[in-house]
Amino acid sequence: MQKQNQKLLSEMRLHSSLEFSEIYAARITAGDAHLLVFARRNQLEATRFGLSISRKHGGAVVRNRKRRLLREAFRLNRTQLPIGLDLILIPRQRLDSTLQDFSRSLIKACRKLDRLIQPHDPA
RNA sequence: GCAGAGGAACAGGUGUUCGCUGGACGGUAACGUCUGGAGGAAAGUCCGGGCUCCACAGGACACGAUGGUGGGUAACACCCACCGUCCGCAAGGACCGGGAAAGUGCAACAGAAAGCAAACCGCCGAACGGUGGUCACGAACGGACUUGUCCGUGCAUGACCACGUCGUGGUAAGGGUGAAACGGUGCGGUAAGAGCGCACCAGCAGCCUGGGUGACCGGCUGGCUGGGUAAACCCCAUCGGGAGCAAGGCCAAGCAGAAGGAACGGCAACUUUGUUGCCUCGAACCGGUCCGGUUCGCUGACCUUCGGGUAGGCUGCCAGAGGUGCUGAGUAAUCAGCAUCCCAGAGAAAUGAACACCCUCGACAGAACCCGGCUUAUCGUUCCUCUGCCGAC
RNA sequence: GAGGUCGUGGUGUAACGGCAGCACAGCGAGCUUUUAACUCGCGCGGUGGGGGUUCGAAUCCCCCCGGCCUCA
Repeated sequence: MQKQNQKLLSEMRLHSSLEFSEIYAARITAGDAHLLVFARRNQLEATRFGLSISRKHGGAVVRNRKRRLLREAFRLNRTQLPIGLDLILIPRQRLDSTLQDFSRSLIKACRKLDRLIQPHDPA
């Protein structure tokens, strides 16, 4: 059962640019020194995420490294996150962020976002 | 041993756990098992090709690229070998390395002069003048007397000498300059000089039916010749049709159309009211222009503009100018034959994370249609070949 | 993927292959009770980096670096 929960399925990722645009349009954010998170409530039983890492972070190797760390942070901490959110994760421009940094920031930001969105949700 | 030159390879490793992704197999399915999963530069996009579409990919001009020769290659601006010039004691290295007697242009400042060769300053008394001097001779005048001699004066002629202060002439050796000054150095020669002569060097032309496939090299002879810049325009030779995987193909789904656009005729044949061919006109295409070509032409289509719909799936999409090994050809780049292997293929986009141990403590850096190069970035480690110097035998 | 354009003092911008200017800003002096304005003077020191062609390069050629823009 524990094994099951650490899988990272394709359904947990955002795939269309339309979804990205809608989440950006909602303009609900939270973040700290390591991470910035955009969020929107979805009508699903799962929490999904997308990544956006601009070229200002560096070359392809640097950007790949950040992307993989963020994927790992989401995968390992998925069970601790609120359910039913669409997230866009944007790392800050710094070189010293570790997996622990991203994990802590992700959990903190998501709980804050969950509280922010809750009152507007009729369900 | 020290210093150096050229080249090649590698790019942390191992284990456990949790994950991602292509394929195969099993399973109705969820999923499970096995197996594959970034680089030498994957990068920059600087060249060259393949592939796909534009009907074919034609000619001329324009434009662009290349630029020693020969070879390699699918092709190249790449590679190999050689030639030439320069650098290095050498191993070796560097070179956009065609043409400047086809033409046009450019060279600030300085300098006598910057491209035609002369002018200018200088140098030259050998030549013709000129000036001056000496001597000889002639005639003239004056004087003396021994009465036909001597002395003096100036004139004419001739010879010789001097003068570059003058003219004609000779000369380009020298002239502070400059990046560059009409071959260079030396000896002879001369009035002064000069390829004027000679030796060597450099360049050019001719010859040796010299050597080499060729770039080029060698020898002999001749005369002394014509600057640099073409990464200035240009000329010559060779090459180049355009666009790019968001190319392109198939399927599914879906919507709504509107406005504008040009010119049709003639002739001939026929199986006779229509087809075909030719001419002319027009449109579109062959994405620079012209020629030339292809297709179409009175109601369907085409083109332009505006508007509307879709943003899904499959394919292209990885077996290839492929890797490895051996043999053979070739100086080599490379090619041929045989054997063997299958080695990323995504689509918001896969290689990661944690822990442990070891070592030399890990650089630059991430495939997006594919391949050959070039260029740039790069912590280091190892190996091979060669050169010079020193030492020992 | 295919192209274009630019890089010059702190800032903005000029410069046929031949001395790198101009304006603003800065500093100093003058004027003024002081400031601003004005006048005079001054300097900082600069062609994105490397290499080449040329006697000589901001300019021409090649390779990099960076910025901006266009098309699909």
